Amino acid sequence: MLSTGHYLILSSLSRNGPESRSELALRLGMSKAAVSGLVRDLLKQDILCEQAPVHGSGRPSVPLAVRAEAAWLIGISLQDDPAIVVLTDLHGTVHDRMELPRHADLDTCVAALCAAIGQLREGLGTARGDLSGVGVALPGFVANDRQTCLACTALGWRDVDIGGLLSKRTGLPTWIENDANALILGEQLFGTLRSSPDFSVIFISHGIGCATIVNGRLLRGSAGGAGEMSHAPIVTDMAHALPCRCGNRGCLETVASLLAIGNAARRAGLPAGIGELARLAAAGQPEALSILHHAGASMGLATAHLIQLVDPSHVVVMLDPQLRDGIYGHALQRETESHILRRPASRGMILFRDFEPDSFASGAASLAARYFIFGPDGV
Amino acid sequence: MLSTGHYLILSSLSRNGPESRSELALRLGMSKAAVSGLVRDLLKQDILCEQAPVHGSGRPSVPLAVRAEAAWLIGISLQDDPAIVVLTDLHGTVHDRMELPRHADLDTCVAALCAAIGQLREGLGTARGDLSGVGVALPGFVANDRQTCLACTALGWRDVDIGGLLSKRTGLPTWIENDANALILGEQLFGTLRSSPDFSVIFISHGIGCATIVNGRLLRGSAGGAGEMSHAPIVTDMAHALPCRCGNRGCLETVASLLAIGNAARRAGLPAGIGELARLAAAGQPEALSILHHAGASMGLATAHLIQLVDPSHVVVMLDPQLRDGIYGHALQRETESHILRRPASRGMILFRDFEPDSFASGAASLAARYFIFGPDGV
DNA sequence: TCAACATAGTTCATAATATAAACTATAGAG
DNA sequence: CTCTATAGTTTATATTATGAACTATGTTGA
Repeated sequence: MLSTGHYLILSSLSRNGPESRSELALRLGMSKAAVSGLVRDLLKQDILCEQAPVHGSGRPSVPLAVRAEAAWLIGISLQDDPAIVVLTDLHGTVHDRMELPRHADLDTCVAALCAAIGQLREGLGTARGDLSGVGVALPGFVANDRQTCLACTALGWRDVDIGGLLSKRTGLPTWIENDANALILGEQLFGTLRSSPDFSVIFISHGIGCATIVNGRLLRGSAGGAGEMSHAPIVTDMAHALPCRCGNRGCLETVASLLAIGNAARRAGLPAGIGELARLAAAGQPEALSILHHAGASMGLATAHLIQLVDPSHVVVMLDPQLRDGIYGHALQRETESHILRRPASRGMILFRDFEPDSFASGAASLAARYFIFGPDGV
Repeated sequence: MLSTGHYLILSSLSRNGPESRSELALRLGMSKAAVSGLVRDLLKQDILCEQAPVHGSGRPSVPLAVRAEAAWLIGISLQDDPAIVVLTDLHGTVHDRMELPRHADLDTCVAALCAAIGQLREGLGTARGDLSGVGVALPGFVANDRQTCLACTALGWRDVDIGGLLSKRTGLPTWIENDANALILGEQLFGTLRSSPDFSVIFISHGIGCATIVNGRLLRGSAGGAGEMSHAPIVTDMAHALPCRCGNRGCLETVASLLAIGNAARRAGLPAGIGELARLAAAGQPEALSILHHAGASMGLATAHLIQLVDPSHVVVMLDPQLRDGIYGHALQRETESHILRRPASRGMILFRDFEPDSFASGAASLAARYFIFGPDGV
């Protein structure tokens, strides 16, 4: 059984990378004796490993690292169809994966997922130990217990206890999370921004998702509704504001999402495919340029609001490369930068990143990894 | 000397109001024995007091409360001229106050403040104990150490170590904070929203200030720039966007601040005073109505962005009653509610509150009170 | 080559802090 | 007036961190 002290060591090594016992003691404000004892336990349990000594003056220090193979996690993304199930290690590396149809019927869905988990579990074999937990990312609202999906329009779910069902059938602890939240929590645990306590992630696909880490913790809001950028009021000129499925008009997602861009293209008599539209814009087609510019600039305006209110160190924007490299990405960046207070580090604040196909699934796996690294009371 | 356990008790009682030892043990997840011992220490040191027993079935429980007179704090507001210095107790009640001219010259300013503190200290007498600390609220950026003012345009300060100067001359621990931050931290410690972990405060005077509590902690952002709502890009129609002192155009404060309203009135040939303008609007004067409606609606739009991104449980809006009760307040509320996703609790989410003259000063005093209640490692 | 030095990490006696379980205190209910 | 329910205390004990002395293992420079 691990204590709070053990989890402190694991958290620090995960966040700040390999460090020696002495460095850990300094960073955590603990005595060398305490760190030494805790590390001994973790080494004995094969959770940590020692790396090659670092030579300086005096006795060389031995960096300690969390062993990637100390735990195996399942991550499930229901963000899109097909659903994706991945097997990752504690560093977030995907070792195996499966795709399966995303069933809206709950029982069918759970059965299919459990079958996939069973298959990945067999592939893992017994020599490397058993699975430690399951995480699920889905596009919708999740209750505070991280077990129940309160609402998911894409799947037609309301108050669905998918966490309870999965954990009962697999015997594994299971966590459910909103897709954008899973994405940023994965980024925080596995990604390059993991030492930053304040950053945001935005993804632009059919819809728009956004999540933010503040003071090192996920910003959920009082009712779990934080980060609802896609319904930010961007088009204020009511003559041009389109109605949104939320009931309001002029929401960001009515102009900047892929769905909205496709709709605008169709209205203009252009092909609705993003690829073709991007090519037309690159070739100078005025209508295509106008649609994509308006979409990107709107996205940039919303991003500027985010930056002004929350002041993240970075905003990771996940976006189709065709849009990123064209006028959409250009307008997004330009509009953002022209509407925020000049800060020393404002250049390079926006980090474009490709849509890796397993981003959501490995983010979901990170939910289970967190439990292993931060402990039951952990973040 | 108080330990972490003692501060846990104090924090809980401060946040959740008086509770018995048993209730504390339950809430904090500690044993009754531990709470009993910690409470004994705090009673012996006259930091806590026992209230009248509450009878149920079984032995009556004895609610414990933080003694207001356990510490005396100084709060200084440099938010406006004149500067305000208050003497408060641990509950935030103002027991004495002074006003003095706000000197821009640092040495003069520090000397005047120290003289005022000395006078309030004498008035306190020796029987009630000495002062515990000083807090300062000012309109500007403050370094992370809460000692140095990095920039304050109103006073013309840059990299001014006012915290160090004050603490050296008074011998008291001193904390500096941005005015909006001091306001919300005071609200969190002393106010009615103190049990809410997610809320925002906006104040509208010459400028516009905004601060947010998230996960129970102040949202500072990566560079201390969080809550800069006043430079949110609200007027996107560049034909009508006014230039802002920040260098951009169309910032919120170019339309919604009292200064901006006065300017707009002057351009329209109307009196620039808020009171007269509000009266004209109430009487139906079209230009006055238009100016105030536009200002309030812009404020509401920015508030909607805040709510969509951060999802606070409440937004406290501090505003001149003349504006609050007129079309400005109406437009603000209407525009906010029409641009946020319908949430069960969205009605009553905006709480208007009067501009108490000592709000900023007692918020500043709360900075020092926090140290007493949360301890050196506290929030 | 070897003593001097510097830093990393361990050992062990001790201090601080929490816990569990039994105990006392103080009421209302029947 | 006893029974019962709940609040709070006592005490022996377990857990966890600490400080200081100690060992380990290298570099440095004469």
